[in-house]
Amino acid sequence: MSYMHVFSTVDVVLLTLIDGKVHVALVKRDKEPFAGSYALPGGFVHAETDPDSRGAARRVLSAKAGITAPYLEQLYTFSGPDRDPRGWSFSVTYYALVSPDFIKARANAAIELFDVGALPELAFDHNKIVEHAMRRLSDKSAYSVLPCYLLPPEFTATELQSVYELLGRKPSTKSVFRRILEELDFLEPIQGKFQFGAHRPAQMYRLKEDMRRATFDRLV
Amino acid sequence: MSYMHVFSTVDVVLLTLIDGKVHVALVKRDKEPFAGSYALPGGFVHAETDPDSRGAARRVLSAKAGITAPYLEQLYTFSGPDRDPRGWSFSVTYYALVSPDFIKARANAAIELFDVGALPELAFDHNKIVEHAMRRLSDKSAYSVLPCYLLPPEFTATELQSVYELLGRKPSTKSVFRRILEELDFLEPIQGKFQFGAHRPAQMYRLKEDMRRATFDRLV
DNA sequence: GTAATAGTGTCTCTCAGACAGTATGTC
DNA sequence: GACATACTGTCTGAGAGACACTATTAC
Repeated sequence: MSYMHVFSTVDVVLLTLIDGKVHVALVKRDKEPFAGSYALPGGFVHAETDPDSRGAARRVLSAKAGITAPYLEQLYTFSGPDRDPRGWSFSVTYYALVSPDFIKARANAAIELFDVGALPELAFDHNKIVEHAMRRLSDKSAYSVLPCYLLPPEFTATELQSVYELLGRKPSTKSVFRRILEELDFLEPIQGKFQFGAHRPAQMYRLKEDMRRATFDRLV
Repeated sequence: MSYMHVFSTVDVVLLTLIDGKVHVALVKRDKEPFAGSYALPGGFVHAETDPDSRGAARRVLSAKAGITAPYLEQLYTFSGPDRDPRGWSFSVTYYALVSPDFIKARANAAIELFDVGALPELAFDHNKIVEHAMRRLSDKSAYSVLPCYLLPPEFTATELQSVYELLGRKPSTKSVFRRILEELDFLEPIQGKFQFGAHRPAQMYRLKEDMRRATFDRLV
């Protein structure tokens, strides 16, 4: 049966925001193929234990990055005879968004963070997968709350606005952006919590619990 | 190796428009599992010949429905131990959009068309897959030229408008819809070709060649 | 005090949608 | 002629964006 020659893996594009730039978590491979190269955290599906490919992605994230319960969404399935030298393969890919705090606190030594704007040559077709994830993230940011997940759980309106603009939405003025936030009503102010600095204190917000996967007709 | 227990298939949701309703192409299964039930056209990946899962989807469409070169896009990958009684499986799914003319002219006896609004219980998790495809089609119709593919290659502005409205976009007046068409400029009038009836003749249009996959910020 | 950013109020101009009117075929 | 639908022009109200103003901290 031809399908015996086909094998299936799961790979995860784990993204976060560091110094105003999107970073991706990579693992240095210690085995062939591509030993010594960086690759996305991934692995074979475990038929005995994984409930589905999403479960496999969660397992991989937990094992290689110590991260549980991030925003996690299926990205695309890559396939073909040439993407892995071991033979005809599938990679079901996911992308995950996490707060930088979270990744710094929990990540073990297995992963390293790279600026997506300056990636080295990765193993397999993983550069293509990261590009695909960035495109999806940008597209979806225009009409969803996704950018919130790249920030710490509590953030100011201005911080959120810069993430939206970083992800390709055209800049708007403060008051326009705040009016949108008000109307779409997916944030809640954290009573009495402010960010201080050499200026008027900034109200901190968090994503409302029931808005964790909200999308809108249009946001920015 | 655990991945030997996992097998991979490709399934295609082939959609078209008949009598103003979206229809899906199904195949009656003659083998177990689910012998006698209707299922999406699909099959195992052929590692020897398929260049990737898209190629496998094209092969399946050509073999089971006699259809080549439709609009074809990857939908989602379904997976798990229970969706197929033979074991832990992946299904990489695609959706295809074709003109009803095309399907009537080319389709062989292997497929039958069903109104997606009144489907029987399908084999495997195929009902869920069709629902997923319909959701994607509706979502993407709001900002793309997708509805054009459900119509014959040449159509009137009013016909196109009804497809957009069928797919969930709020109805707008004729002049608003035409203004949008004018601005987005993805149709070209077919010189001298009109649809006649008990009324003023209607200009027929076709999708511009370079707009075959166009998306916009917002359409309807 | 100054500097710096947070946050708010208002004005205007564009454009989406409503509506009404004209065009051109069949019968 | 009637009728049906194609197609076009104009008006108006809502809302996006520009801009100016006030607020509150650090130093």
